[in-house]
Order: sequence, then C-alpha cells, then structure tokens
Amino acid sequence: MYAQCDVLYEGRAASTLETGNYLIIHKGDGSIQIQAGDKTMPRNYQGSGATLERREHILISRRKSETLTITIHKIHQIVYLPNWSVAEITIVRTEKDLVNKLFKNWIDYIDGDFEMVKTEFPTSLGPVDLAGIEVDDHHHLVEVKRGNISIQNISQLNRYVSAVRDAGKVVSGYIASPKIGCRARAYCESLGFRYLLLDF
Amino acid sequence: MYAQCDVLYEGRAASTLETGNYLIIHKGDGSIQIQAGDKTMPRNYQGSGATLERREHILISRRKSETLTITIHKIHQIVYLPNWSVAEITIVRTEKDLVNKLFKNWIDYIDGDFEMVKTEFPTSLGPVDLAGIEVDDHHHLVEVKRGNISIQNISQLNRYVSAVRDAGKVVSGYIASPKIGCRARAYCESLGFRYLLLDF
DNA sequence: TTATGGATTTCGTGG
DNA sequence: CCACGAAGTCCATAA
Repeated sequence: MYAQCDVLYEGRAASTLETGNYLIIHKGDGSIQIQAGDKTMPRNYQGSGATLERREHILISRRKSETLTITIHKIHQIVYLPNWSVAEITIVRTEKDLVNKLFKNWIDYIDGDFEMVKTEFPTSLGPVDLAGIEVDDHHHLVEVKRGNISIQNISQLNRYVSAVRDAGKVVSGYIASPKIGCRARAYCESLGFRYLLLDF
Repeated sequence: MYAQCDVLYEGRAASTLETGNYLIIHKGDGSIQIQAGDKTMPRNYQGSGATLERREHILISRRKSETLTITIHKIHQIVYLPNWSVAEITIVRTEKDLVNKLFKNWIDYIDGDFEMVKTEFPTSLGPVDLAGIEVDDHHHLVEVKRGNISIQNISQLNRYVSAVRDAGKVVSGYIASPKIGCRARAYCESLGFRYLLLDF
C-alpha cells in the first residue's frame, strides 16, 4: 500500500515517523515494513510472525512486546502481489567457505604435528572457528573472517585463546582473512597472535 | 516493479536467486532492493549511489565494485510512487540516551573524587563511552549498552581498560545497561569489572 | 525460548 | 575514502 500516513513504534525503543507518503509492505509471514524514498532499510518494521489488526484507518502490527501503529490519512494505491516467491538466495564467498578452505588445506597454513583439526571448537567463552590439536596437546586456535580484520575481531580471538589457556593448555592464536589493516595488525602482534592471509 | 525475474550478484560475495516473482524497489537515491514474499530483509540489494542501467530486459545496478544483474522474464506490474517522502524517524531509548543519563547523574552511580567526566573518551584501542578521572588520576571507564550485555560487550570493555592500564593509569572498569545475563555477569566479575544497572 | 555470532550486514560519525 | 561502533539491527543455528 502506498499511502500518506504516520507511524508510531513502541517496544525495545520508541519512535515516531512524521506524516508523509510511504510504501507499506505486508507479507504472508506477517512481517511488515514502512519504506521511505531513500536507503535500503525500512523506517519501521516488524518481523515474521507479527499480527496485523485493522481499526478503521489505523493499522496495528503486534509482535511479542512490540507494537507498530500506522495511521492512514490517504490511500494512494493498493497492490496485491499474487504468487510472491519465497525462494532463498544461494551465496558463495561466505566465512563458512573460508573456514572449509583452511580446514581442507590446514597443513599449508599451520606447522605442527596434528592429531586432529576441528571446526566450531567449543571454549568456555564461545566456539572458535577452527582448532588444531597437536599430539602433545598444544592447541592452535584460528578465528576466520571474510572481510577486513577489525580490532574487535582480534579481541574475539583473544577471548577464546584466554579461555583455553585458563583451562591449562598451551595455545597459539591465529587470525585468518583476506585483509587486515595496520592498526588491527599491530594489536594482533602485541597479543602474540599470527595473521594468516586466507582468501577465496 | 513486480516481475518474474532472476538475480545475479557479484561483489564482496556472489549470489544467485532463482527465477520467481519478486518486488523490485528502485529509489531516488539509486538504491535498489529485491524483496521476496517473506522476511524483512531484501534477498538482494544495492545501497545509495548505485547507478541503474537498462539493456533490453536486463537491469544492471552498479556501485563501487559490486554489480546486481536482474533479468526480467515477465513484468506483472510497474508502479511509480510520486512525492515519496524521505523523512527520518525520531527515536528514543537509544544507547546515547543512556550515556547522557549516566553522564548527568554520574555521582549517583560511581564513587570517587572526580576532576572531570568525559564521553567518547579516546583510548589507543578505540573510544570508551564514558570516562571519569579522579584528582589522583584514577580512571573509571564505563561502557554502556542499551540491551542485554553479551560476553562480547565485556570483552570490548576489557580492551579499553587494558589499553588505558598499559598507558600506566590505575583503572576501574564498569559495564552499564538495563540487563545482564549470568554468563556475561560471571565473565565481568572474573575480569574485576563492576556491573551498573542503568535503565531508561 | 534464549543465547551466540555472521552479514554482500546497513548506517552514521569522525578522521 | 577508510575505520570504527551502534542498531528496535536481522537472521540462522544451537543449546
């Protein structure tokens, strides 16, 4: 529906959208979004499973503890979209692809006498992407990223390494990605971790 | 445009969307998105500043190193939205609101003989939300979150505290938010930080 | 249902 | 233009 309307949101936060002409999209899964004339993200939205109620010229979408109230002032156009597809996209070059590449070519990247290599290796502070365990129990933990490495990513690796170290293991830490900036690189080295260039 | 089409994406990653009926939204800022019949997020998209080129029944949207290729098989409907508004929403209960509340009521939350309190206090590993500096140079760093505290949030605070500590200061760390889980709480205390209940 | 982390995250701000 | 961090992030997955 393309309409002149205003929108109130009340839930985790609260927001108001002034009266204007917006595109309101309501889908079969209950999700609803109010799109304005620029940017990708909707101004307001409600996720799958929301329920829509109509009271005169007011639309109310509820979901858990969140409420979206759309006051319609003038309907410009209503369009129904028959047989709207719900196919998913197939995507490549994700982080998972990089993890698999490193997993299959482990010995090309990391030296050691390995007993096993695991993905999603659990630590007390969350799972690390890859872990290689040597016969002498030396742990090699690798955190993989598909994009540029940030300081936060190094921090995340540090968390996992600390967790396993606190569990009494000898640990080496690695961050692997196609790119890293000099700031993150410096932080990486200051914590004693190694950077692995890993691309698609 | 509501059309039967398929979509190819090539850029940071690459994806294919099988032929189906999708809603294609092209906005005045150049952004474009392909919406399917469920979920809030578009299946494919291109941000502001993209350029759209038409070659027969193929649409090509380019932006930096990214290309979206939409092959139109059958146009079901084309709709123009005149006077589409670009108003922004006004939102409350953001992290900024919480930071301001703590800034204005600092003494109600943190004990000490403070010389100054600053927001966005710079450290060598990024800016921390709030920093109070006592007359004896003791630094109190506070990271604020609007939602539930995660282990990552504690890790972020740890990064800032470490940075200032490495600069030779005496530092206390605090995480402030309306909510915290027991796992994050335990990690917080294990690092010697304090949790501040701070809500709207 | 909650928690944890990825994402073509998007978006805003500041350097 | 990059770099960094918030977001009502959304979203999938595992516990």
